[in-house]
Amino acid sequence: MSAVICTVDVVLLTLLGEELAAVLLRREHEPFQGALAIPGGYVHPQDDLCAHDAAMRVIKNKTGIVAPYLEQLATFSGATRDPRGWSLSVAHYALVPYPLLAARKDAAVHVVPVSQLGTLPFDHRAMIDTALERLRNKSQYSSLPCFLAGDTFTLPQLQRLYELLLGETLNKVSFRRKMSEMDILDPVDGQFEAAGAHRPAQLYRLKAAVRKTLTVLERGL
Amino acid sequence: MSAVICTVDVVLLTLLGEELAAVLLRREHEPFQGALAIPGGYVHPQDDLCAHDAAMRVIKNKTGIVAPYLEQLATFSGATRDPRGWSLSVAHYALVPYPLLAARKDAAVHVVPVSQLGTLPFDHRAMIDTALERLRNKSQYSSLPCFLAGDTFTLPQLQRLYELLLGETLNKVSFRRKMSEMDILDPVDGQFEAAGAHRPAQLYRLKAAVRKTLTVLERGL
DNA sequence: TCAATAGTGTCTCTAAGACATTATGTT
DNA sequence: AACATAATGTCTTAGAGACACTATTGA
Repeated sequence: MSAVICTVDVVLLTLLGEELAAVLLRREHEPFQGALAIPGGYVHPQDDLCAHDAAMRVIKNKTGIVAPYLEQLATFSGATRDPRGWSLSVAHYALVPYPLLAARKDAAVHVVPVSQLGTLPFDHRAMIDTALERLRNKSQYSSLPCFLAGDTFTLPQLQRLYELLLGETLNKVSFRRKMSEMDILDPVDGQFEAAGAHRPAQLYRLKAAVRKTLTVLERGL
Repeated sequence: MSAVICTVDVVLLTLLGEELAAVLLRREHEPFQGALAIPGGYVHPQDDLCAHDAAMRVIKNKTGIVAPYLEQLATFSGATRDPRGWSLSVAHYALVPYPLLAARKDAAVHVVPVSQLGTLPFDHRAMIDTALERLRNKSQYSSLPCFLAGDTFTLPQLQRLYELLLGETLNKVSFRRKMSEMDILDPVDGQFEAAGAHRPAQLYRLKAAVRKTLTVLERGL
C-alpha cells in the first residue's frame, strides 16, 4: 500500500487541415524533460473535485482553452510506465476545433498530425491510439465528429470529416438522411462560397440544445 | 499533491436463474464495516503489475474464482466518495457463469439480483449502473452475453439471455442468422432435453479460439 | 454556356422481421 | 396421435446505396 503516483493525461485532438492532429507540449520537468508529450499532471486533491476536473484544469493551464468535449478514456497503470515508480494515470481525450486552439496557442504548444508522431514518453502513444480508436468507433454512430468542426460548416465539409475519421467514403444521400435523422443541425442564413465556380453550400451550426451533448444513432453511420 | 487513496472495485455479474445478479461481500473493515459492498481493495504496488491485475487478485482472493471476462469500466474519483479522503477507484466489471461462482461460494459471498440491490456504500451503485449500461450496450453488437452462459447452452437459451439483457424480444430467425454470422459456436454432439414434451434443442459451446475474445458484429443485434 | 459542386428524387438491392412449415422429442 | 418447442424456408418490408437529374454559382 505504498504511495501510488496519481496523474491525469489528456489526448487533445483537433483537425489540422485535412488531418487529425494531437496537441503535444515540451516537458518542463523530469522525467523526459524536454521531450514532447501529451498534456498531463498530478491530480491535486486540494484543488480538483475529481479526475475530470483535474483534466479540465490541465487543459486550461497548459493550452489556455476550455475544451468543448472532454471524456474519460481509460486508466493506464503499472510499475513500469513511469520511471519514478508505480503510477496510475486517468487518461482523457478532448476534441477542439483548430481555430480555438490557434487563438490561444503559444510557442510551447505543438499540434502534430497523428500520422507524424515521433516516439513519445510514458505510454502516451498507447493513450493516443486508444483515443483514436474511441473517436473512430463513436464516429460510426454519433455526432462526435461535430466537436472537431468549427462553429459553422457545410454538409460536404462534415461528410469529408466523417470520411476522414472512418477511413472510407460515404454515400451522400445516406449521410444526409442520417444527419437529418439526428436532428442536430440548424441552417445558417447566408450561404457559403470560397470554393469557386459552383453552387455554394448551405452553412449549418449545431443546434443550441445539443451543443454540449452527444447524439447517438439507432443503427449507425 | 497529498496522497490519493488508490483502489480497485469489481462489479461481478452473473446470471441467477432468469435475472442478472451482482456479487456483494460484507465489509470486514471501516468505513462501512458490516455493510454489503462490491469486491474491492487497495492497489498493491508491490504485488500488482497494473490495475487489471489488482482486480484479478481481488476477485480471486474474495471469491476464489478466475473470472472468464474482466474489463476495465471507468475510474471514479473525488473528494467525497470515500470518507477517508480524496480517493480514486479503477472500477472493473467481470462476467461469470453462476455455476463457477456456486462451486466456490462461501457464506460471505452474496449474489443479489440487480433489481433488489439495497443502498450500497461509496459510489458502488453508480459503478453497478455503469457496468449494466456497458453490458447492455455491448450486448447489442457482440458476443459478450456468452460469458454469462455456462459451458454449454442451446440457442433458445442464448436468445433468452440476450433478450433479458436487451429488455426486448428478438426475432428468432434474425438472431440465429447473427449468431451464425459471428461464427463463434460449435455444436456439441448429443442433444438437450429437460424441457419436456417437445423436440430437444442442439447444445453449443463457444469455439476454443473465441473462448477469451469478444466477437463484434458489423451491424448489430 | 460551360464547368463544377450542392442538393434531391428515385430505383435497386440487401438485410431484418413476420409468418409458415417441417422436425423431433415426450406423454 | 397429440402437443410442444426446435429449426428452417420464404415472403414482406424497411433501410442503405447507386444513379441520375436539377440547382446555383463563377469563369
